[in-house]
Amino acid sequence: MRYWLLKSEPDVFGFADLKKRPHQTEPWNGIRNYQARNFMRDEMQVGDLGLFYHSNATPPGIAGIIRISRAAYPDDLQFDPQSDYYDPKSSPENPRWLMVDVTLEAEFSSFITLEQMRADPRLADLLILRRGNRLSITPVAARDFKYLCKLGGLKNR
DNA sequence: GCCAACGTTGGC
DNA sequence: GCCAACGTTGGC
Repeated sequence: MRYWLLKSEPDVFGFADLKKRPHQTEPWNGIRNYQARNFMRDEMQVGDLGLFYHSNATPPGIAGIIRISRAAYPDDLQFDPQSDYYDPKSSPENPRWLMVDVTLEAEFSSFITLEQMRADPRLADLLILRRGNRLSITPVAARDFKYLCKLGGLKNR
């Protein structure tokens, strides 16, 4: 079992939107970066847990945790010419982009801000805090995940 | 809106 | 396969 951090812009799709979805489940689509795609394809498994990070937000930070509920499969937006995520070089026979399904696992009672994380020396290894990191899906060490859950107000994670 | 830091593209 | 130009990300 692995742990991840997944970024989303709450103006587009935030934790509050996930709460309202049927079965609190949603395809994590629109990933158009090879490294992030490869994480989904090669390393993500059903049951893995992820931190739901709000980027381009006020404030940016982590709202809660999600569970990977379906393994990687083709992102349908890549075939839709009307979509911002359309990729004319991809085809259903040979899809280039993948998505996973995520399901709400728990909401943090205390939102963890980016500022709070930057100020915490225990989180020095968190990839999201490294200079220039823009990857929308990053692996998280188990101890960091558990520590963040504690900061977020969840017990026994 | 700025801009640093990346990733991608495409000519050669 | 190099690398300049361009596009994107995302905090501030």
